[in-house]
Amino acid sequence: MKKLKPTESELEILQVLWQKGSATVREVHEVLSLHKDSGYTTTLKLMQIMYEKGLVVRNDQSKTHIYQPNVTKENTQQQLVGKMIHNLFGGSTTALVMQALGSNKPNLEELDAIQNLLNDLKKAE
Amino acid sequence: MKKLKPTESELEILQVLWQKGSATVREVHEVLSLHKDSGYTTTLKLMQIMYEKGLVVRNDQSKTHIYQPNVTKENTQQQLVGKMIHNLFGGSTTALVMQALGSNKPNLEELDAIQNLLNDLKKAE
DNA sequence: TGATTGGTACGATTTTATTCGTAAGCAATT
DNA sequence: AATTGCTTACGAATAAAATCGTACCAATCA
Repeated sequence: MKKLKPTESELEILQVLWQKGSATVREVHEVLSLHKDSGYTTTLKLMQIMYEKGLVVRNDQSKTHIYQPNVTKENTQQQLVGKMIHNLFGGSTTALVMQALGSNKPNLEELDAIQNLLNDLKKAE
Repeated sequence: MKKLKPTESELEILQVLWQKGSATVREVHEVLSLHKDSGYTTTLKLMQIMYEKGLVVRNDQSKTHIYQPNVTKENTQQQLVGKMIHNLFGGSTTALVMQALGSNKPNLEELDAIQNLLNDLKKAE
């Protein structure tokens, strides 16, 4: 039941589950279909593998199983972002942040939200 | 000669090349050996593949070829950060930035640097 | 009842990435 | 000249991820 690092496809599925809270294979597949064109059984198989890995749990009382994430979005994000900072940005969070902001500018509202966070961090210094 | 997305191993090699500017297979391999234990020919093969993909260029005038990166660190970072934003943050740059700042707090100086960038972005709005 | 529908299971295949073994060339050393 | 050492080239094995075909079961429908 050890939780391994999710692959790229598994992340796509987790995102749907995080957003919906819980979902059937069909529901997940519907969402993925919007921007991918693999078949239903592919999604099914992936979710079965994720179940074996412990990335999701499922309720199989009824014929149609209902899946839920078994890792939190926050933990997963933290884990992968941390790795990227270390691997690609020489350990500098700032470098990553500036890269992200520089190449994909958020709107005013979001900029404000980030500034507020920065101010809080400064106060806590 | 189209440049495909670097794989994880290729990224490790690119990092060495970015840092050194140019290097032989042996030099790259020495660095990788510090935290990996695959053989020399593995590194060689990877670099040959990277050459075919156009990720690196090489000078083969002398028997020992000299490799250089053919993609910039900045572009690559941008590409991979973008992918992460898509895969893990539902497309929100802000979400990534706040995650990064929240779980790995930069020092005062860096906070200032980020704030300056934010101010610039706001002005450009 | 028999056909259709919608679901799971799962082996097999395909694709992609990684690893290595081995051959062959060249140059320096013995 | 033979041996050693370092190099590239490259086919092939292995591993990991993604995809699909098909079997099979339940429930519903005509």
